[in-house]
Amino acid sequence: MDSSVKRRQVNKTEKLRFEDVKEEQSNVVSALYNPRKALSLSQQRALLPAAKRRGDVLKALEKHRSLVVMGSTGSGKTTQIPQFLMEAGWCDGDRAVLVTEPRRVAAVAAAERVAAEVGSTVGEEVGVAIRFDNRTSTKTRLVFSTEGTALRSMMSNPLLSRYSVVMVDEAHERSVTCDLLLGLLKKVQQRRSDLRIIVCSATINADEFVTFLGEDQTAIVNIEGKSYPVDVSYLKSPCKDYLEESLNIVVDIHRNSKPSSGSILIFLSSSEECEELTSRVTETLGRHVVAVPLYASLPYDQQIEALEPAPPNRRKVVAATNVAETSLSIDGVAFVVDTLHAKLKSFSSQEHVSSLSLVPISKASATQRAGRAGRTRPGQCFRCCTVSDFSQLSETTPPEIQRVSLNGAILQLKSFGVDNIMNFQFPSAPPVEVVAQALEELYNLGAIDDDGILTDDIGMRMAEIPLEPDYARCLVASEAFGCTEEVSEIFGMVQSSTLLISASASRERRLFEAVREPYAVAEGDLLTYLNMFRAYKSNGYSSSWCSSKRFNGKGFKQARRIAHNLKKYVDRKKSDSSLQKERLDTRIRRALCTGLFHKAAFVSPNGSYTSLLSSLSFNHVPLRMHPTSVLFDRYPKCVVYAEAVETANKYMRNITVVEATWLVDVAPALYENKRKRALMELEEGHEKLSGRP
DNA sequence: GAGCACTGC
Repeated sequence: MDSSVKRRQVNKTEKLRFEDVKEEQSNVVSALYNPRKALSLSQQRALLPAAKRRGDVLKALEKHRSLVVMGSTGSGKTTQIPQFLMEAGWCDGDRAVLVTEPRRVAAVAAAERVAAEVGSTVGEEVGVAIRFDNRTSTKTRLVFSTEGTALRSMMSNPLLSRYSVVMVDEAHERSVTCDLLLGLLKKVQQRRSDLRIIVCSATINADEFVTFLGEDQTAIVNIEGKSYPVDVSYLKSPCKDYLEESLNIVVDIHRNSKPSSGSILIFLSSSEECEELTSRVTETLGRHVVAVPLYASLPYDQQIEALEPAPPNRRKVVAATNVAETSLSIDGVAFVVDTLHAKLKSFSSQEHVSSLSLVPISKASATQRAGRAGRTRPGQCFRCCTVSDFSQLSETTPPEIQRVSLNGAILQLKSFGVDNIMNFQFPSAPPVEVVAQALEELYNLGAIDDDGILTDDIGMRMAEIPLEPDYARCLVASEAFGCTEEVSEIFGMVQSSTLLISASASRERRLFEAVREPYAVAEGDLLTYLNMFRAYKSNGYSSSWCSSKRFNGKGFKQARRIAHNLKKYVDRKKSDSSLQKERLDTRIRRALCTGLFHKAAFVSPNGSYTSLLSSLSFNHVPLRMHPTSVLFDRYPKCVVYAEAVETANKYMRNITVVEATWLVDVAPALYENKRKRALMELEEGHEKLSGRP
């Protein structure tokens, strides 16, 4: 055995068991590529671990208002529990059962599977309701939906009156939407004692849901899968470079076991690391292995390649990001190498700056990652840290609601009539200062009044629009300025922006700029997007035109669909004739100013930018134009930006040139008084700047 | 002159 293997201490005290998911599709891709034929559907159903718990689930719901189901994906709970409920009469009369999933593919896959099992097709007894794909009818009794669509459907049906049971699947992932949904469901249950709530969660998080739903009225059912053991080993001494260490481990595994013993999956934190490790593994082990990267922004055909089984007599090595932890599963993995790191989003509410930082993962995540080795056979997991370092990791990842901007979440709660946010029972309370900041910004946007109540003309409408509050405010403002069409198209493009340029071109900076250059305008990135969309439109929305310009047809198609959807929320006839004297591009930029004024910045003599809201604080950090902006190197005096990100510096992205006076027009309370002096100082600064070469 | 985990309405 290689010396570096001996260096590692194999710790057999920690044996994990994970379910066999052969019987169930946990994602669409494997469903498409591994159609199963051998067993009949009813035979397969009977073999699922969930079948053994049928009686327990139904009994629990007779006696309790809520149920927490423990067990990870693959036990059959997603597809079987809804059918148990239907068979037991929970869908009799006009009643129905709602099941929510965090991701679209999961909702569609579950609906298709269940429809097949009941001998029907999606849209009849079993339906799916996700954005841009609603296949439900009056006959539908089981509705599979994303969390986002379920929440939105509560806007028109706040008591969910049709549903006897709501099942929140994969609740341990704890998205903001999931937390809002759970909080609202608990409120609905206070009004509707007949409503049953089922929360499905990984074992480690089950307790917190029981506490949240009320211990005295919540039952617990554990659905264990058929499982294979996973041996977990740790390093004897800490490693300095986890990339280097993971390469060594891969080499050890490869040299000490046959290729047929299974594929190796390495968890890394970024696409860049995945690419690097892939090429280093190939360099080191040559033709004996097929090493491939796997991350979400990888082109579709390369993702499929990563998920396919290994060719005969060669070992497959997949270097993946978090996408392989929950969204995609790879068949035939027997070894997991975990670097125990990930990029996590954090947000500074004061500065509107979000950043992605490299952090150690939680024990819960590490358990989930290890489980990827034991899906179809006994597996091994190698963690790139010592046992004692591992014990220092936090138990679970903080829920998203404690890490992100809450403007959107609070706007939605207000639209559900939750006027006192501080009294709302969140599964996990968000930071008070982030809530306060969100309330202040919603007030400044005109979405809530002095009493914190949603305004009819602005706030109510913003809540209906499927965009972040800032963007939704721009869209509402576009009516008066007579540019609803243009602003809808701009935000369709912004939402799809990462998909717009073909993958090969977007990796090369010069090519990226060349592709966009013919459409670039001096008014900034958002108007450049509009210009691109118009060209697409005047060429008949043609995908071959997209490819001829090295644009990504899929991205433009999505932009078109979102733009089309957004237009339904605005009324182009509402334009204010007194505002129509100005040029169209000016009116568009004024509409954008109306929603984005919190994110305005003024140029400083040294060429950096100062955010107007932080300009009075002593420790403000200057902002820079992101090098991908069409305005890079052009130093316009005053801009608004759609987003700020922090990496090596703080950068503004998706920038629009505006006039400072427009800011005072749209947000007098904010800019006229207390910021006026700062504005003037900045103005003077600019006078000096304009003398520069 | 950058370097971006992942979802979703």
